[in-house]
Amino acid sequence: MSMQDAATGVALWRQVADGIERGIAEGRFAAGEKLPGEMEIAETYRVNRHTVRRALATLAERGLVRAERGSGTYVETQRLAYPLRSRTRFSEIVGAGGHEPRGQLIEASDDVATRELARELGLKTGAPLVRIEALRLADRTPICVSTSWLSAERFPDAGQVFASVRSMTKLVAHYGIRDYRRSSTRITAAIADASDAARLDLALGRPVLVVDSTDVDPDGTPIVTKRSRFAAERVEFLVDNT
Amino acid sequence: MSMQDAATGVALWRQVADGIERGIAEGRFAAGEKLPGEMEIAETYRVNRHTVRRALATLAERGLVRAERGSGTYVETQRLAYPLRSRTRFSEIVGAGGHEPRGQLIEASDDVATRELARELGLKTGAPLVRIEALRLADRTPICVSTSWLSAERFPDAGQVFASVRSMTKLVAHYGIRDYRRSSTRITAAIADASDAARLDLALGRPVLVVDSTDVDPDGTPIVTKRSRFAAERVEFLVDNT
DNA sequence: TGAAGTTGTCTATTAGCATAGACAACTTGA
DNA sequence: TCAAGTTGTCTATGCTAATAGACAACTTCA
Repeated sequence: MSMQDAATGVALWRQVADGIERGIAEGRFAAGEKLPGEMEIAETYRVNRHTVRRALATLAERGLVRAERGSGTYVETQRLAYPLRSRTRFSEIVGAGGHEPRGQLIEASDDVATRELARELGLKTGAPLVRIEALRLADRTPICVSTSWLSAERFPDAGQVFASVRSMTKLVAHYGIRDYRRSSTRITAAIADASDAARLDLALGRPVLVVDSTDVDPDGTPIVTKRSRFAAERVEFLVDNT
Repeated sequence: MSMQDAATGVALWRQVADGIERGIAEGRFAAGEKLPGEMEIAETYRVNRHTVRRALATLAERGLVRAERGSGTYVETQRLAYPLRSRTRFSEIVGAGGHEPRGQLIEASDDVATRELARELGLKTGAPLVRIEALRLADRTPICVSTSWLSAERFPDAGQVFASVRSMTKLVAHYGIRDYRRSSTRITAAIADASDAARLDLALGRPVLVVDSTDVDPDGTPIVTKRSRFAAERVEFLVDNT
């Protein structure tokens, strides 16, 4: 039933958008993969770059692709399944999903324990802490920003260590802790503030999942307490109570 | 695979044209019948009359409808243009007309050559043959029934092969023949017999064009000889003498 | 650090889409 | 013959699609 030229009466941008969508659906462009550059797409469809941009804009609006300035346009991965268990390791979860986990230090600074932080960490109010602000990514996609607090006495120079190892697991291993587990997890949601939105490459007004968690060593001694903000549109938590 | 709104990026006249074409294809507007007036169509699609006119113009250009000033616009009963050349391929002719060629096996059986069949195929009288009865369609419209005879020695199991490939071109390709041409074509007409009328979905007493033809390979060796019965009201043969 | 390559944004122009109204030309049926 | 209804043609206007070029902003990699 599909008619004449199949071209006349159908806007070019629409033809391009449909073509790319078909490419994604048929797996020619895999999830998370980078699409050809706008110029290259324009050449293959023999069309102006602006027309390609319009096609990509409609796909982006529907969440099929995501453009990253200076880098490229990527096929949007489905939400990262993020199981919440007592043994929760960002790198393992992301790796299990077939993605490459990355971490980068945003900022490390000294801090002092508020009453709540002190209670979580089993310290006294006002105790010296190291505060680590980090961004975690799956491949090139930012997943979450987390603010972690550790005892400055037990983990001196934790900031510098994290900057080099880029992983909380490796950081605590550096201090001789080979295993730890999640002792508490609280989840809520909020709108990303300006700096988190920028780190996570989120549009203004987009929601984040806020996770407060504390990890303890096998003895039950608190190691680190965190507040993580996950880009809600990129992850879904799986709670399995076993 | 058809995407978003299904409206954005598709011109209104195109949507109207497609809608009317679907109406014709599904039989809501029968062949020869009068379409609603341009004003009425404009109202049902909530569109300007000029937009309807454009839609009708494209349909008229393709021969699906015909406008008569002062009277109305009518669904054209269009005959499939069927050029008769030395290179005659049903699938190519139908495809070139913007239709989807189809074929289906009615029956395959063993036969022996009459004197005439033997002469056409360059065999001896009584030589073993394969007889293939097939129906050929454009889109869903039956076009012709053809009875083909091939040498059983040269093309063993031709019937089973045809049943799977559904194309004479592909059948002979299966036996290593990559090209062939029409060596002789004779045309006459008759009234469809009961079984042909049923296959072709023709009313009783309707005429068929009877075409006797023989195809030969590049060496001039006969491959297949056929008697085809075309629904006369659906095709017109074009003889181009160049 | 710098060059190359990427996406984002701006201005400008041309062509096509869609609407609106009016009237001519023609057919049909009362 | 006339009125109603049909398609054909003209003018006009506003909006969208598509092209083109230039440059900014940013990322990546050597």
